[in-house]
Amino acid sequence: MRSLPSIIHLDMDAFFAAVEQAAKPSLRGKPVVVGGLGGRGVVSTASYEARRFGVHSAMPMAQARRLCPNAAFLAGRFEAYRQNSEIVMGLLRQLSPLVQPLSLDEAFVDLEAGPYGPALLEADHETGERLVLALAEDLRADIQRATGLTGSVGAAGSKLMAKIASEQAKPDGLVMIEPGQERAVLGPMPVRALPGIGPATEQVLRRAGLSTVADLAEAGEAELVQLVGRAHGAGIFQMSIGLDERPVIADQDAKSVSVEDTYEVDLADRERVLREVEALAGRCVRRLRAAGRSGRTVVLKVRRFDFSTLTRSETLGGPTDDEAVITATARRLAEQVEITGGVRLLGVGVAQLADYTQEDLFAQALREEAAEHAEAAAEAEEPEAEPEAVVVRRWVPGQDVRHEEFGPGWVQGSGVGRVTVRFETPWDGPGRVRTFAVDDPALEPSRPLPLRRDAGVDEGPDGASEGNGGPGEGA
DNA sequence: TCTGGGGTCCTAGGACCC
DNA sequence: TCTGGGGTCCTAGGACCC
Repeated sequence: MRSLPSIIHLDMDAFFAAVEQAAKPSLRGKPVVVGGLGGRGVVSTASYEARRFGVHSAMPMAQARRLCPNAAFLAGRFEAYRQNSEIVMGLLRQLSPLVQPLSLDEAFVDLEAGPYGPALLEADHETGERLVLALAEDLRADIQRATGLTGSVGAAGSKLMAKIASEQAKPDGLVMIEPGQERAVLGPMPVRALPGIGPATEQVLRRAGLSTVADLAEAGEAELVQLVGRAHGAGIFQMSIGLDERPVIADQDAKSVSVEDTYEVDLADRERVLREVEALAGRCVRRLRAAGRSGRTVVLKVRRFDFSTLTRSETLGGPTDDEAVITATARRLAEQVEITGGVRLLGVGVAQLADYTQEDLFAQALREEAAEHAEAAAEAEEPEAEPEAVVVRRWVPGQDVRHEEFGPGWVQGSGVGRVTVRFETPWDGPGRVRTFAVDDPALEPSRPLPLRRDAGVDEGPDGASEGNGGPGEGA
């Protein structure tokens, strides 16, 4: 524990929905819901306007539509979220090299390890705390300037308390919890306020008569271990008395990579299941290789019609990133699972990751063989498309598009052969709506625009860099 | 129109080894 | 020989987080 509140936790406010509102001026001040738009989708993030109607994360989309029918329902645009996340994380790294991202929109920073560390360590109590508050406010202002988005910051002497503080600061605020005040702040809170206590643990604790954090502290470690197990019980007890010595850790390598899909309609047929598993394995391998990693354990995940979920795994002799090996393993696992009644979700993952190392000759040979197989399989699976076959493009609400004549815009909706587009950019006022045929050749998918006109997002060749404030670009 | 997708960590039993 | 004990790996499942 530190006597100085030099650990900060940043949590962006309703991040995905806020990016959408920043990118789409017509949605500012309105309820926006981002998530899966299919029949089995759930809410990823709801804007504060939508939350007033009771919409929240993880809620089935169908329920959100009933609660707030007038909201804008948008599919996620992860490229845009990633771009803005990188801008924010970059600002955090100016404060310290010790930045621990927890997700695209959340991170811990250890200020003592950064350029202000020496000043903080030398300062007296009050000066130190004033410096932390000033740094945090500057950070929030910098984030606003760079992205137009707001974030909330908690500052405290530990990760636990910094996270509790940022929660209290939401939205668009800053809260510092002074070292020494931990137990006073935590005591009256419901046990659910502690990270790591979810619905199941809450129930167990409630049945034992423990509902506040102070109750946990009073119960003592032995009773908590009895109730919820060794590691969890010990951890919960430490937190309940405000103790948390976990360091901020930067640059953690991923420990697994996985890909999964929930199907609109349950899969009933084995051959179809096997084909989907192979496709998922292919996507998983692509991600694995893009990350420059290889793995030893292949995991298959199956969620059945009744939501019961099972995993089957196989550990190989050594790490691999070979598509044929991973696909064959996933397939073998899938052949052994009972699918009677139907399957709603399939997933393929790779764990026990290692950094990619030089292949040995055996793997090399296998890979060459695999390449042949993959080629053959591709030919067998996808017979020549009909020469005149029309590829019907799918337009998804929220999607970035560009029209030859009207410029950049986004898909508001589509149906019965039409697609409705609103033409606006992050830098102007609300734009106009126009409707096109879904196969209008003048309309094409495009990439996210930066939220700030002058903030160049140095991405690929097209789309994103349009209007990036080159010389001579007027207001 | 009930329940996403990508992760992390922990537990528990059996195999296997010393 | 009616039965050890600890460590590690593998597998499966579950809780939790964003």
